[in-house]
Amino acid sequence: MGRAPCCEKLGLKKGPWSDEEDQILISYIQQHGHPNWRALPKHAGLLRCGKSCRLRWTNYLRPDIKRGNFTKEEEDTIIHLHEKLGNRWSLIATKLPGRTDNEIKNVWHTHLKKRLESHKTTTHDIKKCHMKSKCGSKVLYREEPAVSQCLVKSKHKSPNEERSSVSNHESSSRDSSSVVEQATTTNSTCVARNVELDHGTFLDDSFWLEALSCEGDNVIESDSLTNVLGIETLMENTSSNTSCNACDTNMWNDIFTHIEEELPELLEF
DNA sequence: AAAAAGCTCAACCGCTCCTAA
DNA sequence: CTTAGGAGCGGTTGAGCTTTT
Repeated sequence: MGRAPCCEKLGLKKGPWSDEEDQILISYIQQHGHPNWRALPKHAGLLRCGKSCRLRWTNYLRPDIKRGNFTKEEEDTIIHLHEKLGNRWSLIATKLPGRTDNEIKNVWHTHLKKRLESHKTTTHDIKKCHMKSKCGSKVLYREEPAVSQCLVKSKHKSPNEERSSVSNHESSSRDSSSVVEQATTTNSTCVARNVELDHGTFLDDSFWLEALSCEGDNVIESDSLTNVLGIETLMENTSSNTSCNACDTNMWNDIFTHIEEELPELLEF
């Protein structure tokens, strides 16, 4: 079904907004509100499309917008919510008064994502170090490219499938895709990190990802997912001021105890 | 001091959802 | 039920700014 373009391109201005345009938009909305964005620019005398006006207002001109750097608390909130909700920026924005989805998205891509990635590298190194030091010459750590079928399926869902699954069970599908995003590299391979537990259970990242991303009978509640992701946080807290030498057994006991307590169903897998 | 590289963020684009006719 | 159009969302872009070499 073909659609008319959202606005007539001809004669409409694009690019950065001038102060004058801002003032026109602000005063118009203060007087009339914005019942119809499409008609607004015409009524207000702006050579912009309605979409552009809406974006300018919601992302920049709204009086309740909080400007300036994000606080640590806000960043933590974003990270936490992103773990739970995935890239649903507008939903995340509702939990951060005064912040816009666009702003949050930018912060995520410019700061938080990189921070998490570097943190992940750090924890990865720590795990590696721990496995070697704890088990002596026995090599428990193995690194190889691996793509789980389940991940591929999740990643390559059609937009329709993804949308509908989001609306049907708010957090399962999109959550899993966010996990995939965090756990895979940019060329769609993922690094499998295998960990042998004291009682012989063998876990690796592809296991976690399969368990967490597959839909259907074994859908895991988002809270459980957060618990799993909380492991990373625990590791971050534990490792933040430490070097490899400090990878002590207690930390790992805490982590695996946490897993066993919170997610027994996974260990039975 | 100048050029190159990296970073930030406002804005655009294309898509889907929702709803009224 | 179908269609059209408005609203909103998330991904992406690129100009401008900052930092590094």
